[in-house]
Amino acid sequence: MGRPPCCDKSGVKKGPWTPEEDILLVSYIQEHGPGNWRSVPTNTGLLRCSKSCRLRWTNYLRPGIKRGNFTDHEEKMIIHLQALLGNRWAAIASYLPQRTDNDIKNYWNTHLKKKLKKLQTSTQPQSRDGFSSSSSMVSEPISRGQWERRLQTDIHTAKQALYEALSPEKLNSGNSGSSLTELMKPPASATYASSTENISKLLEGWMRNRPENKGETTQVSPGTTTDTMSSNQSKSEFNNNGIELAEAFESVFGNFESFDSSNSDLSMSPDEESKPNLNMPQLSLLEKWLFDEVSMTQGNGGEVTLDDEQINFF
DNA sequence: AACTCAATCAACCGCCTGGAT
DNA sequence: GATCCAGGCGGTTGATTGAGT
Repeated sequence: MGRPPCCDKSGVKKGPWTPEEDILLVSYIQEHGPGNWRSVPTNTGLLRCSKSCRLRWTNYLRPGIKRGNFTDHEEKMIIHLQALLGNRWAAIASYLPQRTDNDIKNYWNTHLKKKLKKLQTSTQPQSRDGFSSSSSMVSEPISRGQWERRLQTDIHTAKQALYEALSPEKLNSGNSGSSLTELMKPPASATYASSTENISKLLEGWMRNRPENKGETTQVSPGTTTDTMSSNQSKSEFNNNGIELAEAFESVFGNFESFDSSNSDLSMSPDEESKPNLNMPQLSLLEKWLFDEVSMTQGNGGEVTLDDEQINFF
């Protein structure tokens, strides 16, 4: 037989977490570390499903989480990665360690999808199948085999370009030191959320009125800024390290248009967007973008860099 | 001030995968 | 090898908040 069930559904509390519950959870994780979620409800006395505990921790209580507005840089990375990986939010989130997959997913669904759609409608009329009318996919249908080979080639080229662009040698040369590698590192002091002091601060946070804190770039929980976490850096250090992009989001897509109008196809049908975008023009576009990124990286002192592990991902 | 509608985001649901038995 | 479950993930929902009228 397998393992016993994780939790029976009866008597399991749902809905928003209370400060008391958070404190119980944080205290427990502080002591035992995350993991073995199954035992968390029983050991803490929380009337929550183990899944709910894990989710609460990973999406909310985990130290080093940056909340609030996404920077242009983050936006750009998300768009990059979404084009490359599709809706694999956890994978995308691994490149933005300060952000949770849930946050990124929400941001994509509420902001970026709209932006892309807006941009797409403003730049190019769509054919009925959702592809650009200028796309070779429409004008010159190719066989699946051909298409897959071209896809492989494109992916390989893009990966190669990205690897070259982000290889440590290049990163070190002319890098001002505020590389994404550093940016991506969890805060050095990001041990588990809370000392007793931090827990009390956490509680204090909830006492404040939420609206006052709304809109601040760093917010850990309603009315609780990351100041309450052990990683004060998340507010100051990360924001400072995150190199402000010279170009705004729009200008990024301005680059798209400048590449080749036939490649500025950012269209996504509802079906397409849920999986990696395998439409050829999109990948060529990405490839060009990646190449473009190289020059940007070299030009502005390391805009997008990845560490070895991240590079190996490709 | 009251109401409506849209935007946001925390949390839930259900599926999938890999590991334990 | 088969079965079962925990953990992880992506999609979706619903409560809350803010903007507009």
